[in-house]
Amino acid sequence: MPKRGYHHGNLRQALVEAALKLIEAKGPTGFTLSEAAKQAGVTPAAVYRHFEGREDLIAEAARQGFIMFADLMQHAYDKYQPSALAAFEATGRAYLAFARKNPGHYIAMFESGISSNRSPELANAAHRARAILERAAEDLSQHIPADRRPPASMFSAHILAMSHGVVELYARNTPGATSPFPPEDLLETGIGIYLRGLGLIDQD
Amino acid sequence: MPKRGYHHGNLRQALVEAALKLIEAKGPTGFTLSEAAKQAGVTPAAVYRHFEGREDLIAEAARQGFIMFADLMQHAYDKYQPSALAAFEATGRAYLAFARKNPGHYIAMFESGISSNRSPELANAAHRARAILERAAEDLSQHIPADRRPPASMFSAHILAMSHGVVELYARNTPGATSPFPPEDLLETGIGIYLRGLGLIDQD
DNA sequence: TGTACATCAGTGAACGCGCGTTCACTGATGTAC
DNA sequence: TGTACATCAGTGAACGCGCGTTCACTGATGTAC
Repeated sequence: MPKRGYHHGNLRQALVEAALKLIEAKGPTGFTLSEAAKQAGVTPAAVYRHFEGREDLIAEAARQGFIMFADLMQHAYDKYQPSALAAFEATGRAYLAFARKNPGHYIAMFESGISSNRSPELANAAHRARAILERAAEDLSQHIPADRRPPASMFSAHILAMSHGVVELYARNTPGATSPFPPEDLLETGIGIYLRGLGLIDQD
Repeated sequence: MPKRGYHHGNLRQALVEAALKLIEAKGPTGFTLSEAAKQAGVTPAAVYRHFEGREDLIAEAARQGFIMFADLMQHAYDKYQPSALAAFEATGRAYLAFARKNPGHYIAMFESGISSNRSPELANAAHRARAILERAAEDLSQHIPADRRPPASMFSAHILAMSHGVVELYARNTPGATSPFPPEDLLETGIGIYLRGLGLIDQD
């Protein structure tokens, strides 16, 4: 950790990491640019050498999050090929795993209120992540009996909604809101029942 | 609207309503006590005649939300009795309808970060709302073939997660995030597929 | 190897702002007689 | 019906605070010769 000297060396990334910790600890609105600077051992003004301002810093945290997220899901998807079902389920698990392992990123991405159209880089990263889930849904969709096959995008929207709901309601350490079941189990069983409803799984 | 004179008449409720509008417009963190006071035509200090402070005002908004929410779901539940299935589906629709009609309340309830254990009144209201959903799930659960019957609380958690996910991801007018389908349809079909997976619906 | 100099990442002081909260006060309301 | 008075909802000034942002600056780094 070579933080000595007048020049920081890698202030930009240090600020992103400080921001992530603060966002995780205090929520997207509790985060302040000044405190992130302080935690990086630097004057608030120094931030402006690397970012346009507060929002820009959050957007960069979100961008990095989308990239990690997409990589993770891509990896899960690839690993379970050529089984469309196994690959699909793996991306679902990857979703939750990401949210739990990187709450700061997750919040910056989905709860900070910054638009993913804010910059082309952010939009690209977000789009890539979404595309992987949709691809997995599309693959799996081919296995659904044609008479009950919903559009793949609807299908993936359902899964996304349930995943996000589980994260928000049951995988946050919100005091007072105790989870009745481990979030992983909840999501796994929920997706399982849903897939059975589509005729993709026969029995229990 | 008798807002004339030195005494306001019903400042307490006027403040709650101003807060709801601000929360809806600016998010839970963008809301400020001072601005709510201003919109109610009153000095910030006047707020302290009716609330302990900023948080207390948000908590009251959430409390009123939970009561409305519970009433709405109760009504939906009762209306479709004695069909457990119809009653259950109606409560799901009521969930989304509430979120769309009362975004300020919804945000205060689920996104403001205030604990529902903050006060007994708030906890009661929140509990009542939750209980209705669980009751509907329990009823319906009796109709599930025993060999594939999950605990009713898991069942209701799944539905809650999907509902919340749909609200957060597709029923907010977040710029840039266009919904592929109307949220109502998305939730209706999602719950339908899920229920089919449980053996509660036979065909399409 | 040593010196001069351009670059530029960070400083630190300052700004104006709106926030939540407190306080002594004032004046409208409503009740007792 | 009229007057005296208690109540208490609202005022307005003040507070200390941390915020995001700007600016002229400084001093470390690294390159040219």
